[in-house]
Amino acid sequence: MANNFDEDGVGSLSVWAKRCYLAGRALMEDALRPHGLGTTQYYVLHRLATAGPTMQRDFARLLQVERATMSIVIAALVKKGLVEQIPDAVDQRQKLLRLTAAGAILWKELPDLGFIRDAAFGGLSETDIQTAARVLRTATERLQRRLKGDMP
Amino acid sequence: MANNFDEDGVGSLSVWAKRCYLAGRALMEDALRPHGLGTTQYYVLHRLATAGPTMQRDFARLLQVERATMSIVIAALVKKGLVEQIPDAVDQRQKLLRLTAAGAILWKELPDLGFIRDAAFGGLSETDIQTAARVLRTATERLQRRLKGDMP
DNA sequence: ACAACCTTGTTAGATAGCAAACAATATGTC
DNA sequence: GACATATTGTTTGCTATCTAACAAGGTTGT
Repeated sequence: MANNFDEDGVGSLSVWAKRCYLAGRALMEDALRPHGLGTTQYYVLHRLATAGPTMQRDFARLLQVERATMSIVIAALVKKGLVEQIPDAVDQRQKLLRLTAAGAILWKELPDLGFIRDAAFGGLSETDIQTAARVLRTATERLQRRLKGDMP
Repeated sequence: MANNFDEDGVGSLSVWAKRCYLAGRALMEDALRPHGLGTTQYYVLHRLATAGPTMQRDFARLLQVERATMSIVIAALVKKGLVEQIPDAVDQRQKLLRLTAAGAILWKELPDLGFIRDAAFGGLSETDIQTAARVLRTATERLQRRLKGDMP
């Protein structure tokens, strides 16, 4: 993805997908670093602050990451005292996540990250953006189909 | 990037850029895992096998990663005995990287990864792909400009 | 010559991602 | 009821990435 021995045609699209993702994430991290948060931690707080308490199980689907990854992100938030993990009354396996008071206070202090999207895509042709999104979505779905044992 | 509370327009493009990158990387990792390599390690071997010995310094530029990241990737390859790090005769700071015999043998055994690109983008409209690449490149360059202290 | 600066590489500590294996808990089926 | 299976979360160990701080080696300016 990130080599430069294939910089044209189809090759460069994968390269730019990677670089675009990493550059956007780096800007997010710069904005969040003063608050001691990472990007995925931010998404978790966002969800809890705007949609209320949520099962940990559901975050894997929502954020499209593995259970193991969620475990680690949540553990970091719990260690910082921003999120509580409450075992469900009827199914002890599941854990409900909820903002703590400290988490709610921190959430209010966080900057608006919309400027990143504006910086990246503001002013570009809407149809070009939609074409790009469609191409990447198609490619992603094909790759994911192949990942999920769709192969001989 | 990976939330699902902003799934349309400009928002979804960043989401799909991330997912496309990660899905492609996951397929690469599946193909390389039997050989005990990671994706960036593969790119380093590719360069050394096809372009010959290369200064470690230059890899940061070629692969667009930080010196610190290269240090870690190279250290892994050296530990596996696939790459040698040779201090330059005239400038002791710089290190030349070279495939070992074992590295050259392993390289020949590695599978061709072109199928991933074909799986992702094969058959899609060439102009759509170029539009997508142009949009992502523009966005990336804007983000990188802002990252490099181009801000008020 | 010497001090100030620049370049290169490494280390430490952090986030984020995965797979594989494990533990605990539900939910089947017989 | 008991054993097999599925779900949920954690742990371990790996890759990849970053920043920040450091060490060591060149370069430059006076």
